[in-house]
Amino acid sequence: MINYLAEGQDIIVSGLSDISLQDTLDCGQCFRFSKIDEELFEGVAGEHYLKVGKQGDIVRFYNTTEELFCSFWKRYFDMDTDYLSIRTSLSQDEVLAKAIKYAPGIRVLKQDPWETLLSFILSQNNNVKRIKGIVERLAAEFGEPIADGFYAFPTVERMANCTLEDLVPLRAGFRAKYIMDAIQKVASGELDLQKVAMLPTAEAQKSLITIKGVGEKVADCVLLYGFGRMECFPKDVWIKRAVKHLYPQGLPQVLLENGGIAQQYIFHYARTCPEAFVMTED
DNA sequence: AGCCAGGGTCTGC
DNA sequence: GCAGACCATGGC
Repeated sequence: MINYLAEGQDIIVSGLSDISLQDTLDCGQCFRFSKIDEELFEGVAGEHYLKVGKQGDIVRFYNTTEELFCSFWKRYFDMDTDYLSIRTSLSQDEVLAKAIKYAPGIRVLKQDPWETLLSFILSQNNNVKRIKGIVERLAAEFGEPIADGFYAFPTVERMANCTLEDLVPLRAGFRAKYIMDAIQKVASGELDLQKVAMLPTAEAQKSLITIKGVGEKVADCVLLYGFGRMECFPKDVWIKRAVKHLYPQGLPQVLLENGGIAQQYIFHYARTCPEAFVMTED
């Protein structure tokens, strides 16, 4: 259970000692936070700017009201989920036990569906650094300024009448036309994200895939990070490599129960600790 | 310089 | 169902 209290302009939270801001905010699930210092980050989620730091056992949300903390950041950082019990369960699997030991402090953020949709459309055949650049230009171009040099993620309404030409400055490449299709489908109501949120996961995935440039992997990322569907297990190149070598027989059942979190541990482990995987063959 | 990046689509079998 | 070409761009 977490506890929080106001201290000056800040909200400080205890009971989150197992979170790592580094491993959570810089692991490719969100693209708008940047590191200021060790366990000190700033960035934007949705329409809110945040500076956040971990100091010993407490996490400090700088210049944040209790109201905003409770209504937004608490959920964003998934503070009501018991990660200890999830880690305990996943650690039954030997490989996961190692991945968890390597980076126990990862959390799966609960982000905005629209922001997640556009962000992961931009992620295809792309790298994290460049995705960040494109998303940042998207926000600066179309989003409302919310702090010095920071912009809210643009709403659907704000982007509804933008053209392919307007997207050129983003330098998104061939993905720009996919962004356009997402805008068109969501703005017109052809795809209603509110309704997607209420669909069973398989049907929600099907409806997301109707957008051009959205395949199974991007849809799973949107479902996991944007719709909180913890059973989704996005399979990108890193995961495919890792799974092939670590689980040649297929993924064990104990992983699939918390597939999204398991996937995040494996992804981070494979990407930042490649020597952890002895990839001897092919 | 050339390879790769949190892929998807289209074509051809 | 699966393999391969292709898609734009920039970081390394």
